Amino acid sequence: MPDDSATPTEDPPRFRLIFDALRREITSGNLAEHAVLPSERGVAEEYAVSRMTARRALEALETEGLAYREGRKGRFVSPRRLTYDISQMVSFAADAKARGVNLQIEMIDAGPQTADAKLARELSVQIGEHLHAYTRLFKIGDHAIFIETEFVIAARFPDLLRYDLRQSTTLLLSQHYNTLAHTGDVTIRMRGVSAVEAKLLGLSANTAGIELEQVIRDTACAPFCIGHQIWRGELAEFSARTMVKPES
Amino acid sequence: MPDDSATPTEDPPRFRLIFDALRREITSGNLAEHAVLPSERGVAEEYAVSRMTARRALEALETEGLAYREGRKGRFVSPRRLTYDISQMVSFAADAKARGVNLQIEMIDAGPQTADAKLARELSVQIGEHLHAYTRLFKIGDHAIFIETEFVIAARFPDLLRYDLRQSTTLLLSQHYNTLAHTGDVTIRMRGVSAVEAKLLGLSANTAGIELEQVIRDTACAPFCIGHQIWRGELAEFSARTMVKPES
DNA sequence: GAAATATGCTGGTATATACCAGTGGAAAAT
DNA sequence: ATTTTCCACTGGTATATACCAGCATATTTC
Repeated sequence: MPDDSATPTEDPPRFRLIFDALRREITSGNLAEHAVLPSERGVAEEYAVSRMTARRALEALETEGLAYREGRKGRFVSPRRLTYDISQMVSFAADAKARGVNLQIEMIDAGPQTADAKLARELSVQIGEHLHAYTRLFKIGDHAIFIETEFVIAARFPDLLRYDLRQSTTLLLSQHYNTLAHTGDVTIRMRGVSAVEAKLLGLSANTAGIELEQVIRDTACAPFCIGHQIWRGELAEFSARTMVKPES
Repeated sequence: MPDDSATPTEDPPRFRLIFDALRREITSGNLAEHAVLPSERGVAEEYAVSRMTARRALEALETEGLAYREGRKGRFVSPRRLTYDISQMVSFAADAKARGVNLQIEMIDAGPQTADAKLARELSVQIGEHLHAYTRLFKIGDHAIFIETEFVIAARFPDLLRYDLRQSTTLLLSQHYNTLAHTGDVTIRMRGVSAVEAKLLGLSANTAGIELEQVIRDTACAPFCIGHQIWRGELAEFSARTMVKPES
């Protein structure tokens, strides 16, 4: 059988071709931020493929960070990334305000809590110590960015929960309790979002996001606040300026 | 129709139940690191679902970081995360060695390159300046962790490529060229891996990973090296110790 | 014993179909 | 004019099927 020129195997899979076409639409600017993308059925018909193949192409756009999906409303073009400078130790809220971004903070939950083993260790307090805990959702123009949960030592910040927490808490703690953030330990990792988080962020379950955990210390290097944020993966970008220890 | 108690809608989807079961197997320790997970067809048969549903459950494990997939060999239990302390400014290679980890570095590519607009800006050199570029794959016991590509100014480090680069370059530059890393700018974000990267990391295309970009400066704050790493998302964890600027 | 071959596993791509469940707007009833 | 109802649309879940391509291991052939 000397015939081996036939069926050139058309290497790139179909969903890949569709993905490329849609990506061009987005990166070229034909489709603006938050613009509606064609639906699964729409793509399937347009490119004459099955719905599953169309979905694969659209899902590829999501893992690429180019598109996001909102429940059963449809898919949309992702806005550009936000950068959070973690070495500045300025709260995201204060930074966003300074840059003129239309940041909204939504209270999800707030109340007393007692320290479990992990919290006690990180805050250098006894297990059972009273804490204030609050969860907030950060949005830019109705588009969810990340969820933040913070734990602060209650004894140090009496009546903290009486304040309106829809603002920079770094500022709040410095203005009303004379506590300044001085050093912090930050940890960043990628993980899947939980069902609750997905709901708040407007994501489907089993989506990957970026988690940022931080311990904030005062000028005496005593930890007074620990927090963790879970970001929509396609929006997160963290920058830091590091330096070798001067004493070494 | 007063009957609304029937068909309790069995809320959790089937793939979710299978996912939970498999997750328990992993987190309980029944399945060790790098242990083989049941195949798509195996799961489908065991739980009496279609192969697509079985796959959804297995894919959920992947986005959760609990499993990884290696080409057409099968799926395996992910090893535990590695933590890279970006504020230490110590190379990953040196850190791994200090911790007794069996790190292997594989040369992928090395050669001369000229600075394009972006590289020139970041390295504070003219466009067209000669650079050394090299790409290396970092593994732990045959398991790929991340790919790193670095660009250094050729004039400052003559004959750098003659050395064996399968070691800490931070060390190499300090020992042979008297150049010490002093400060650095780091940026971290999540993004989809390219086809080439996926191949090197042993991942499927359209997987999300974590990218780390850094500019390294010497004691005179002059940049001499820029690099970017792309990590397998489920393995990456970055920690940093930050501090408010002492002068403010 | 070494090299070539065959077989059976794995995931990868793709189609076709079905029904469910939120969402939002248009049409109908008030 | 307002409310309600309905329907068309979205993605979400699920099944069944088919063939392809890489991989490992037996089995055969040399």
